[in-house]
Amino acid sequence: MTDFKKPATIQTVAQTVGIGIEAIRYYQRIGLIETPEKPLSGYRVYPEQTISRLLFIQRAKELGFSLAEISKLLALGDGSCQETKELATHKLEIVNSKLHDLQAIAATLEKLIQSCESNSVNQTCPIITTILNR
Amino acid sequence: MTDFKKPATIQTVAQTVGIGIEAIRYYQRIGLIETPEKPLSGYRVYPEQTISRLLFIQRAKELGFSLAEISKLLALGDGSCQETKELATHKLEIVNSKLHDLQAIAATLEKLIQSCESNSVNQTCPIITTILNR
DNA sequence: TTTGACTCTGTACTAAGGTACGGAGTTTAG
DNA sequence: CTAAACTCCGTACCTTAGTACAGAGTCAAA
Repeated sequence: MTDFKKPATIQTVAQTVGIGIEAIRYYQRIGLIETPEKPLSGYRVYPEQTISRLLFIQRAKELGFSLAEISKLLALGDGSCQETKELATHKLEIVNSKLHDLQAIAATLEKLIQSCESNSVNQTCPIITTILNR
Repeated sequence: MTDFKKPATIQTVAQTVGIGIEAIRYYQRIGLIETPEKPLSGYRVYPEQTISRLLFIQRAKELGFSLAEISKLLALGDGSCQETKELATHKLEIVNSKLHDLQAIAATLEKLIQSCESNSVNQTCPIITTILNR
């Protein structure tokens, strides 16, 4: 059976994946995805593979991986489970560390806001003075 | 009593505060701190005030405020406790939201890593396939 | 056939928070 | 006095993840 699906041009791909055209071109520029051959005359046609790869990129981005890290993940591909696990573990450590920092920040902010609420009629804001004298 | 402390040049200030010289110049460029008058001949001398201000900036940065926000905080200075509190409250909301996201990411990463550990001898890494099929 | 929509290519620009550098002047220690 | 160290000033560059745009080519529908 011949395949009559209309060829996937860059905009089709962008819409399918839910990403901007310029983002796709950007990924091509940095070598994160391949650029399909351009026919002698006409537009480039993108294979299914590109769509899967872009979806993978989207999901990994949601997990907080940078494009550089995603590039490594994709290079590892299948096979090197150990290395992939190490990458994920390393990322988890970073995420946990950030979590820790943010919790401390949130606690401090809460205290500052409370100190501000407990004295409604004063001249100098306790938030400012607290930051100054910490 | 005459003050015989050696004049605070930019490097002294940088070292006292624990910041780079170029960072100080950058803050001057963006108007976050003032640039002291340059004597007809010689180097600029920085007043104590600049050091306190830079320390304030450092601390506020640790709390996750951007330089633009710190600029606002400093402009509010004392007096407008209400506005300062609003700024801090807004920041707390953002921090809490980030906390939430990071917690979700950490949980997912933990699951991925566990799935990898529970099958030690397999060809395709479950982390990759899981991200692919999510 | 012509118009409008789409694509391609290269380059420049964005935000934030700096860092780096070149050349000239200044200050200080030996 | 001289050499090293420091300062000043302007400008350019860096990172990340794209976005914007101009100009030229191409495709599809009316």
